[in-house]
Amino acid sequence: MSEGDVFAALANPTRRELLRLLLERGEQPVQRLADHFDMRRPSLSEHLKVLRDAGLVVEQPVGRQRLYSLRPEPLREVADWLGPYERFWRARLADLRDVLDRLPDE
Amino acid sequence: MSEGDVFAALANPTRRELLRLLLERGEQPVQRLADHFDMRRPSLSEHLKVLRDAGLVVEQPVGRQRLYSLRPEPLREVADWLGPYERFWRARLADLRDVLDRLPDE
DNA sequence: ACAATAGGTAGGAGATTTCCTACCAGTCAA
DNA sequence: TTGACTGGTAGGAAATCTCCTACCTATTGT
Repeated sequence: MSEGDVFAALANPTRRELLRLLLERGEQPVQRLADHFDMRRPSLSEHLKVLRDAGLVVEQPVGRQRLYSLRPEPLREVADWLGPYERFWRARLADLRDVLDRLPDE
Repeated sequence: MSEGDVFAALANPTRRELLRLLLERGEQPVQRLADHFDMRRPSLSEHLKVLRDAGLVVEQPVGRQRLYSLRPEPLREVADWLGPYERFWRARLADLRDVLDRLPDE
């Protein structure tokens, strides 16, 4: 299902904004999404295609509209990738806290 | 500090692999990192520059070598961005579980 | 049937990415 | 000091990205 590259899909700010709109407002037709960008509709269509290929959105035709909605599952790949780094930076923060604790009072 | 775009830095598989190597093996000189890629060293240098600009690695000159090490803090931006979507997909999983619970036994 | 609307595809221009081969500067060892 | 080693920069080729205008299909309302 998730054919395209999720990381690459997230690299573009317009695409991240599209995901944010879908998260906040739920299912939206293309025109409604396009209203919030200073960009022609065909460009938006291409961004939506990238998101579709990455499995991050799904479309559902309703009359002459296509309702796009969020499909967050592929983001789990990103979260999983992030996990070990998160553990690493928490360990660093803990170390920092230890150092600060050992400082003489001021 | 984090001048460059973290999301864009993570879009490239070679750069993600570099971060993984630094996470697993700690501080490494460039040549040691380059040994693990089928790529010329100057290209690696450029990838390291992108990671440096994103604040994801720091270099420390030691003799004629430069030791690179991981600086995971900018990844927090990614983790923070991911948060609301993670909540969303957990809610979806919970919904799915509810539906399955209501199914007649088989 | 015809016009208007929604949204995709085609094709292209310009910017950016990603790789390469030189080449350069700094450090170390003989 | 000379030669080898580490790693960066310069410049360029090819691929990819991101935007555009023009155009097409499908659906809806009159």
